[in-house]
Amino acid sequence: MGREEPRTDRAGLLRETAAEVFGWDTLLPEQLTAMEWVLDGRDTLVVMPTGSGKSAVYQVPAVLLPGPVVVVSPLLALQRDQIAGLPDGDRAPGAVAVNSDLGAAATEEAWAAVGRGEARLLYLSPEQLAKDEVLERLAAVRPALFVVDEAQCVSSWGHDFRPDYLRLEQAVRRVGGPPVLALTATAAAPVRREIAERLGMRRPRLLVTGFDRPNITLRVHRFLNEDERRLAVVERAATEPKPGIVYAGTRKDSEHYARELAALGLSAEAYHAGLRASERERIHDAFLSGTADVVVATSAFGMGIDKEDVRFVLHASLPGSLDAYYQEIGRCGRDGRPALAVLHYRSEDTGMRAYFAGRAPGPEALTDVAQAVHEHRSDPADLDGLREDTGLSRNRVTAAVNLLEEADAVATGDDGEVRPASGLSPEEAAEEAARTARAHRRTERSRVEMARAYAETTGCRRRFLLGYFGEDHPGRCGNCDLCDGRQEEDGSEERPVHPAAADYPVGTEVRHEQWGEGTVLSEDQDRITVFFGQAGYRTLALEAVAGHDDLLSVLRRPGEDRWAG
DNA sequence: CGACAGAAGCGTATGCTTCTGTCGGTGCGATACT
Repeated sequence: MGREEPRTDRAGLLRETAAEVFGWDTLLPEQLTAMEWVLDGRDTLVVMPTGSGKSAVYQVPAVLLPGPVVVVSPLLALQRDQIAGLPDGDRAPGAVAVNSDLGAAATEEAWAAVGRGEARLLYLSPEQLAKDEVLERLAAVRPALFVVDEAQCVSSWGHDFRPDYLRLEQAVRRVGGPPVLALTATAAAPVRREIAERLGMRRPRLLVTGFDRPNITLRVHRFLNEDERRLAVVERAATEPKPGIVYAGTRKDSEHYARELAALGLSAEAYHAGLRASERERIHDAFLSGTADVVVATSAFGMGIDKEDVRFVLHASLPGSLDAYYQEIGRCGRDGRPALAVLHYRSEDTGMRAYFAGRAPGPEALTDVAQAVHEHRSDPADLDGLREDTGLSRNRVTAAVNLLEEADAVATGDDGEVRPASGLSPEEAAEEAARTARAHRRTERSRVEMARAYAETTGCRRRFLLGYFGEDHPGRCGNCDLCDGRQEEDGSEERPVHPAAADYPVGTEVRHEQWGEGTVLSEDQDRITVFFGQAGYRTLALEAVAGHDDLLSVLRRPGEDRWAG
């Protein structure tokens, strides 16, 4: 460690910065590796559980990088929490969030702080990055890193709910193309791939830590009758150790269950997006402080809940995907002590989920937007212009343009203006985009089917769930309802393992006669689940495909491509 | 797709069935009001 030696020991520098600026005496090897990639300017996707220090992966480099760090975060409350959690001190990276809460003067001051280098972290929603003014200001300060936190939102919200998530690639390009760092706690292989593609990541490096949470007991109860399900959920929530979370499928149900539990003398609260902001904040705080025993919530509750001692997460209906399910049950047992995740399920639940999965812009909206783009071909309009022309909402226009772009029918320039990109007529362009939308809908619905398949598996639940996330779990876990009482391999009621199972290990790339290329995601006794880019998740019986190369052929064994596994 | 509410039909008072329509989850930002 001679004084004249150039500073090449980046690990040492990162450790020292983490300790001196943030007070973190140790960095996990994964954190360090990801930070080094970031300093090298490599696009990086990090999949690490909540509470394992994902934010550190950009916060520490923010002190060392030559320009400001943009952090895209989905909730303003999360942005506030992040900023409040940063250290003080001379070398600490200042941080600001620019959003609709700020007045004009405060906005100017925030940008000035970024320009002066005082604020090295700039938190923005994806909607902010859809504004020309914001992109121009950002380009001028030359960001050194573009971070997308909670990156699963790209895949789960970008297609309909918050379509600006699918326009981040353009934002990256328009602010000078800095390296991209995407962070998420939960993403199966197809979701990882979609995140990387949609963000335009260039030869990204991938860092995935283990998914298994062995202290969480997994159970599923199937009901034929709605009343019996309600009784079971209430009884379970009432008797299990607290605190806990119950996820309901609708706002109305969340209030129903909260009332029932309150009637039993529990401190239970309903939580959903229909409540006033102050009420939501009160319940959130009550849960974190331990005043509330049980929160009965819709999917609105959870992001940013960092509570160690949650003892159970119950689901009172089928979740929309296993990605969502794993994220939700991952909120219990973070202290490592025993915790419980029970899914209460009826086959009718898939109906509402399938309904939610099919809400992309329809053919009329696509035609209107394609028509408007066509009419403006000599004087192209931006998204606002198209909104005025079509009378559609901003989100609908954005979602329609996203689909038209994906179908290569239109393209957005660096000035934000949308132009025709092919010789297709507006009607043909709309038809192409509608085809793309149908493919998304198929994929979404197949994700619902995967949730149902989890509920109906006869093998080990954990093995199924981990397989979905690309992690092999040899043998039985001994901590799920299907392992109870048969840990000694008696295998009494499960389907027998098909001898060909070993020919299709998780991660195998295959081609199906009808559905095209796909990746084996999991193996469940006598069947395998494959994710097909065109057709979504499909479960295939080994009896039907094994040895039939014309139907299903193996393209590549796992191990060569970590994105697959 | 399915749950649920309310109306209609039945045929003369009440309550049952059938039909029809509506609703169902996630948040940002901008705007209109107190």
